Amino acid sequence: MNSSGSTKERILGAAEVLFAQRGFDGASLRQLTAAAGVNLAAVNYHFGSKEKLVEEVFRRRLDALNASRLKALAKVSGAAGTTLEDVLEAYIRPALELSHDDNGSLFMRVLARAFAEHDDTLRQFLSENYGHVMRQFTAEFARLLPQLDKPELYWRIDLVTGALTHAMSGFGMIQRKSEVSEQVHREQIAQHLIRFAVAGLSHP
Amino acid sequence: MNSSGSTKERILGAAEVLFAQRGFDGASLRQLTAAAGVNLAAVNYHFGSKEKLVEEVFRRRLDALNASRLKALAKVSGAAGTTLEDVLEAYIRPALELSHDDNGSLFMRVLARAFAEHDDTLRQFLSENYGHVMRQFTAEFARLLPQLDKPELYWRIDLVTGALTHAMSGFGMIQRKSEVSEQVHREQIAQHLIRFAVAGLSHP
DNA sequence: AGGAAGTTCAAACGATCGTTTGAGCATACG
DNA sequence: CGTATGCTCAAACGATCGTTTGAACTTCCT
Repeated sequence: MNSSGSTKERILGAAEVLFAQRGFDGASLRQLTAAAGVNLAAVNYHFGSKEKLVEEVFRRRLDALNASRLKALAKVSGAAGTTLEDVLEAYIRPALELSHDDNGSLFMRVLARAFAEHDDTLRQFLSENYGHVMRQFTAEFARLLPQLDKPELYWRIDLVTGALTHAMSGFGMIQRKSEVSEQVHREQIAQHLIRFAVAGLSHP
Repeated sequence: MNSSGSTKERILGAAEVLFAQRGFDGASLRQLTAAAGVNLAAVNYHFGSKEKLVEEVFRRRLDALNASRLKALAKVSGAAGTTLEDVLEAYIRPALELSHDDNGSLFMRVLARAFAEHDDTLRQFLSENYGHVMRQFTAEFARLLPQLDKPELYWRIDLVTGALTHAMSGFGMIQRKSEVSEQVHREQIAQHLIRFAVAGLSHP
């Protein structure tokens, strides 16, 4: 299980896998360091504590994910011809691409777990560091759905993001039929999610 | 925190609260028995183990919830004039009523947690004991949405149930405006969820 | 009243947890 | 060459976990 990468990277990789499988409490530092092929004390040496390691696991993936989402959103935001589909693509596609990397699909499970756990510390960390992304998407949704008042819009966004988070956390388990390529498969999933989200956001 | 009810009931009540707040691993039997006002050994005496206690927490609420759902479904199932709204009401309303009982809203959080945790033991327990409910609802959805092939239908049901579970797990936190009654408030939420679910299931 | 069955209690069990320690190893710089 | 500096290691720390034990206490039946 060891093999490649620096000690920090091997710890982060193993942490992602074990956090997804057994949760933050359920995965012990002894299982984690054994899987990573590093010494037990390495976690506290490199990260300071288990909690800091959890935050670093989030930071590593979410920095890339949110940068990708915001970049895609910037391309369509505010323009005249922009559709709901465009904005939802900017939200969904980066997560889908992440899900098809090495352990990226496992990270979506970790994210869904953090969503379901109403742990205040973790929620505050996520809100402080990445809340601005959701705020930008919400602003764009508001522009494209002017017929909805704010409470109604927030309701729908909450329901849609809940459904998408849940769906993406299961991507590791979906097995595509062997006759369709990886790319086609991903495209089909994206279309499912986008059409569903459009319906949920824009129904009369 | 003790006061009323038998020892078993006090343990189940405290377990529901603490499992929702800190998760199954995070809530210790010592916190739990202290909150219930019973002796530490009482859990193992009455339930056999912590894991059996977890199952009993689910069983107590899900037995009632699913019975209520199936009863409501039976009233509209198979009939000629039945609409998607009718079936979704049968699914959503019992959970909503549960959410407005004493600790019922906390149980929906526990359920959402179990959903997000991909723990095999717990998933198998839920599937074996309550899978038939989901199967009956799926059959009725299939009857009302004949234009959808099976994979498409399963996709949409999965997305809708994910959104509903997520939404219902947050009911404890929604504060209704003081000028609307409890009943009106519940009705508004039900309408939100049903309209959203109809859109997600039946979009072209 | 007296014994049987059911329940509660304080105390302890071994296991495992996150964290800390201090010695040992490596690499690089003067 | 010597000595810093950064990192790894085995070992131990105290705390907390789920579970077990055996005695004490209740409740109820004959």
